[in-house]
Amino acid sequence: MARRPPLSKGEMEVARVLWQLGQATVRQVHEAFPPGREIDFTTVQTYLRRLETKGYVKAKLEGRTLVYAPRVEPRKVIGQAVDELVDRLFGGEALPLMQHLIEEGGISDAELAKLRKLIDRLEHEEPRDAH
Amino acid sequence: MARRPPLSKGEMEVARVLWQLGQATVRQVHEAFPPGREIDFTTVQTYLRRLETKGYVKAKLEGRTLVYAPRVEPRKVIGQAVDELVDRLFGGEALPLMQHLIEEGGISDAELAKLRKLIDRLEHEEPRDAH
DNA sequence: CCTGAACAATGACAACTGTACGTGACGGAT
DNA sequence: ATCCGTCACGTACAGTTGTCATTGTTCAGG
Repeated sequence: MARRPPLSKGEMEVARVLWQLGQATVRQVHEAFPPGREIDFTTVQTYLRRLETKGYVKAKLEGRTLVYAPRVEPRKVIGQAVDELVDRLFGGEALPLMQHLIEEGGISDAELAKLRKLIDRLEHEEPRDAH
Repeated sequence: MARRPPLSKGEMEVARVLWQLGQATVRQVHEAFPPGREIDFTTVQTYLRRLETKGYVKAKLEGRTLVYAPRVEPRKVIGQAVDELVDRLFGGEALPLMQHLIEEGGISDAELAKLRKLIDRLEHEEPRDAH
């Protein structure tokens, strides 16, 4: 895979919206932004353009409008970002981050239950370190 | 508390080392960097200076050397960074991040067990949303 | 006392990031 | 056919970040 420059915060934000939409024009991405988050139309435009030059999305001219579509799996990018955060803030250990999330972050009881299920499932599915 | 400008990646890296050391000179911080991570002495110096002007650390002149010490709780800063990541990558939901960590990140069986204990403990201690 | 090695502090700078302005093209109303 | 509003595009720009070169200062040996 081509070595892509990392995403900045703003770029990540826009990429996330595009992932949700699957494919969209600048306007659609702009409108799909969460209500609280005010951002200029042209700013979104710039981010999308940069995402394209960085190779994260592809743009197709449809009529007279560019339609953007993702080009990389969200999992990949997100995973990368998470890994980096884990490295920088927790010395590469995932568990402390978990602990932080559980203890400090607002995790509801329902979510805790889900979490427990996740763990159960994983323990059954993958008893050994595959890969 | 004073509103502090956010920490950049590099600043965070240096801050982490300083937290571990508790208190240190530039040289000590520089030497305490993980082996793989090559970084210039003066770069560390610059980061520490910026951390000071940003209010995250305090510097005390000891002899003719500045000794830096943390000024804010790691938990605070880390929490902030984590929150931001959760916002930007997971729409503010902590659970998906957990899921990602469990499924993709390298979590060992032992860690899974610890995690389960954490959950148990939390469920018992705090049956209701006590904020 | 003079000199230079060792080390600290500051200044500088290119690249990147976040944000927006000005310019031009299209389509409907006159 | 012309004018006007809407929309998209490229360009621009100031602030931040990552990195280092240069300058200043102290101490040991001659």
